[in-house]
Parts: sequence; C-alpha cells; structure tokens
Amino acid sequence: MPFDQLKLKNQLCHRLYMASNSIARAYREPLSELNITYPQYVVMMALWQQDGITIADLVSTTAIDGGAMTQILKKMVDKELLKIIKDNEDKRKRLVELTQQGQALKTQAADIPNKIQCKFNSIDSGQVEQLMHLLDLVVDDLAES
Amino acid sequence: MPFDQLKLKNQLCHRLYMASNSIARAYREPLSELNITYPQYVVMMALWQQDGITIADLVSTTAIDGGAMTQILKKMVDKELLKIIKDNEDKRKRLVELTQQGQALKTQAADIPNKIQCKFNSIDSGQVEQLMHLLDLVVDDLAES
DNA sequence: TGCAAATAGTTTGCGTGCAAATTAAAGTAG
DNA sequence: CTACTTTAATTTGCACGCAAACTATTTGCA
Repeated sequence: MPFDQLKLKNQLCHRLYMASNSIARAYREPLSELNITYPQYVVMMALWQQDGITIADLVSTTAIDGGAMTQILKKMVDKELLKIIKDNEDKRKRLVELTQQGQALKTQAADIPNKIQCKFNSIDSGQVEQLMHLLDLVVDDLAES
Repeated sequence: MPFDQLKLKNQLCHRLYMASNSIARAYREPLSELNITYPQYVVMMALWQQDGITIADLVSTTAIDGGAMTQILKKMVDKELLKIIKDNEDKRKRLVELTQQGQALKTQAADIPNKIQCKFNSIDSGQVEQLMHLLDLVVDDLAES
C-alpha cells in the first residue's frame, strides 16, 4: 500500500504544521497585549538572553530568515523596542541593542510562558521534555540535507 | 528564576517553529518537481483521500485557513489540478473535484514520503509514532481554549 | 598589491496564515 | 411571511518565510 503514506493522518509533516500553527495562534492573544507578534517575541527573547549581538547572530539563534529579519527589526525599531548600531570594527555588521522600553518589556512578558502552559492539560512536563528532544532530532536531521 | 522560562532553548514553541519550517523546507524541493507548494500538496492529499468534497470540508481536514484556501484553490484551478463546482442543493457550498491531471499526480507523488523519510537518520518509526501522538495532544489542548 | 571569493545585510516577488469585514444563501423564530 | 441568525465562501490588509538578486565590506590567496 504505497499510497497509505499519502494519507494526511499518517503524516508527521501535517501534525507539525497543525501544532506549529496552533501554538502561534495561542501566543497571539497574550502577545497582542504587548503589541508584538510571535516572531518579534522570539527576537525579544533572544535579546533578553544576550543583548548587543549582530543581526547574523540573531538570525542563527532565532532561526528566523534573514530577509524576514530585516523587516521585523525595522518594525521593532519603529516601536522603539530596540536600535541598530553600526559596528565600527566591521562595517558590514550591525549590532542590535534593546532600548529601555525593550528591556522593560521583559517584566511584562515574564508571565506569558505560564499562560501558555496552563492550556496544556493532557501533557506533563516530562512529555514536553521528550517532545522537545524529538523535535530537536527532527531539526538536526533536516539541517543540511 | 521566572525568567528562565523566557530562554529560547526552554521553549516548546520555538522547537515547533523550527521543526515545522525545517519540514516545509525539506518538502520544497521534491514538490517543486510537481510544481506545487506544500499547502497545495496538503490539499491534494486530502482530495486523493476523498474527492468531491466541499471547501468547508477541505478546510477542516487540512486545517488550512479558509481565507488562504480560496487563494490556494484559485491557483490550483489555474494549474488545472482541480475544478470547483456549484452545489445545486445548497447554493452556498462549492464542491472541489480533481481533474485527470490532479488524479494522475498521485502517482508522481507516491515516492515523496519515502524521500522525506530518508532524511531522518536519528529517529526510528516508533519515535515518529510517539512524536505524532504528542503533537496530537498539543493540538487538542490548544483546540478551542 | 590586487582581485576573486566569502560574509553581512537589504530588497523584491511570491505564497501563505490570520483576523476582520463582506456577500450570498439557508435556517429559524415569531 | 418576515426579520434575525447562522453558515459558506470571498475579499482585504498585514506579517512572515523563503529564494534569488543585489550592495557593501572584508578576507584570502596568488
């Protein structure tokens, strides 16, 4: 039955598609209170972890596409969440720095992970661990291919 | 440490984001040979399973947004993969039917799941099963919230 | 030294994902 | 029979994700 593999319910890709969209949708409400989108939130998390990094570093830690990153950062500069500074040592590079507003947003965001976690009633933290591990394997396997 | 939850590497959402993008990227090459995109492939799989269903049914089985579906179907009609027929019993509804070309494409697509599976070197089929199960739980938990 | 190759970022065009508004048809309550 | 509500689908506007083309530096190598 080679065609059985073409059934939607047998496909890992479709599960991932639905799960990823579901999660992004779940974040939409809490994030709209901070006036940011999900990818913008990912950028903020990366900068809360390490500030003043280059755009290339931001691309590699967030896995957001470089072309999209330019547009995303532009909007975040408009919102005065961060600013972009030229690197005098290497004039190709630009450094991304949080503004005070950007740093302050971390406090408002601190509760978001809990809000999301509350929606998971069928999964315990051990299963989340395992899920993350399996997803890491998927990403690694598909990395360069 | 409430801020530890804000670290990217602790976030399920970011894993899902990366895994979903990775998979979509992995399908891009094989699907470009069929001249379709990933969401279009999902629509095709749904129709190969059951042809002649309404757009609403297609939306619910694929989990593709209704607004996007209109655009996607329009492009697939242009490619002559399917046609859209009015339902005379309920004039609000429209039925989606594969053309001969659309049906024939199934044979060309039969090998795609294997091509993708070949890229997974770190995961066995049991782990894929488990991954799909966990993703189902995630989707269900986030369903209506 | 000089010049090709690599690196950092931006821009463009296309295809979604999604919310909100809109149109048309069917169902429903009074 | 009529107005209200619900359902099916489309349209619009915005934000990405991604490939490809492009600009500006820097690096590497002969």
